[in-house]
Amino acid sequence: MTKGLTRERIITAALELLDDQGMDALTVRALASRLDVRAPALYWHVRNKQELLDEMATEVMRRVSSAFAAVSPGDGWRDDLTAYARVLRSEYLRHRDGARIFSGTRITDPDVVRMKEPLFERWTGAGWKPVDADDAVDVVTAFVVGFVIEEQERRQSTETDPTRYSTTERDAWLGEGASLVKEAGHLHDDGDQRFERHLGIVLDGLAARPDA
Amino acid sequence: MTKGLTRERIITAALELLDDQGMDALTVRALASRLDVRAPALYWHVRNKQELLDEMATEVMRRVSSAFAAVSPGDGWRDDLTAYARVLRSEYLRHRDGARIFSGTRITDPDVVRMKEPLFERWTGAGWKPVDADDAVDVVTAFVVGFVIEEQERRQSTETDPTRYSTTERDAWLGEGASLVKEAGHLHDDGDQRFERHLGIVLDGLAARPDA
DNA sequence: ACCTGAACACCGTTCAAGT
DNA sequence: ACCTGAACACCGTTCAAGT
Repeated sequence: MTKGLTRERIITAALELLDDQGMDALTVRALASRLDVRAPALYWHVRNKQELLDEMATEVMRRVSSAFAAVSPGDGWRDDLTAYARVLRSEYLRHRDGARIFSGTRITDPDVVRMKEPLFERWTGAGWKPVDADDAVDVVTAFVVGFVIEEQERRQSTETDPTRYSTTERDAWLGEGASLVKEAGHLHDDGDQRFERHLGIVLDGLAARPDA
Repeated sequence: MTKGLTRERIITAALELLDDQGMDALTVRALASRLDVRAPALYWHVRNKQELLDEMATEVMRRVSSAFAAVSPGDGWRDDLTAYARVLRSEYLRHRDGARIFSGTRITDPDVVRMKEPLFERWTGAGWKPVDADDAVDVVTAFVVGFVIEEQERRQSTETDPTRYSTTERDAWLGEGASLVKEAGHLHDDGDQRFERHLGIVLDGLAARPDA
């Protein structure tokens, strides 16, 4: 029973392969070989490679969904959105190029979309209009997606070309002048601190709305 | 003279091909054929396909840079960032999957990065710290990237599968319950209005900082 | 200096054939 | 029902050879 292929086993293996080797190495043949079958076998379980990618994205969002459900509810919309943003970022970070690959893809599982319902209930209960609740989730999502895309590209570049983000190399590359851009570059931090600070800015924007 | 290939002609043609046919059809051979040469000819001007993609992204950002430079300076940081966000979105929207493809790529042209200098000058002149100026640009950039990725995916899905975002189909797909998610879906607007509203939220967050 | 023809290793996908 | 072997059209890239 545990020997046969299943959609789930394929998707899990595909995510592992992506993380190990990167997007370019995620070929149908390599995936099949990792699962000890020949390439055409996968086409019994999955229509084509695009469907596989859609399913991978859905799986990632399912994990966001359940990781978020496991967080104990906070004290209001700000806690809720902070938890959501952190979970979304950390699931994206789990996979190489996760944000770029898995954002803005069609979700094939209704449960993932229904995850918003309890949030909407609490926020409208606290006086938010439904449009505002919807906007809030989408603004935070957009921010996290953009933030992590940039974050992952930076990490990757640092690995493949360590000189790229060294401040002295960068200053030379920028040439004469642009002193404020250089100064900003020197101050530029990375990682969790920066994420929390930027997320705070976005949430402050939501807090500024009339019904917040 | 105008007959020979150049890097610029190649990159321009590549952007056109992307818009006409999409990312999957952007092959070295198809690009060569559009330029009336054979595929290996391109390798005299460009190291490989990745370099071509990097140059395409840089070209898009150059256009952002010069379109932004053409906007008459506003009355303060809020005007500046609004103009920047609009320009960035509209250049992404010009190209199929523009936001997903061209965000978070390594910029190969220092001039594009130096574009921030005049902005930083004005904002620090008005009392902002350099870190805050840097954060402001990056938060707005992240938001625009995430917003447009979602926006472009939605448009594309609407074209290929018009039932996908019809509210009645969506409600059926969501199943029982989830009434607030459905209601939010019905209210969900698209396009410029939505962008301006969400951008406003982000800018309000920046306005909430001590030195704003 | 710039381009072509031919070739290489590798893709995603199909399909008749096996069990 | 589920998987394989063989095949097809097509990929990015290299390189000797042409001008």
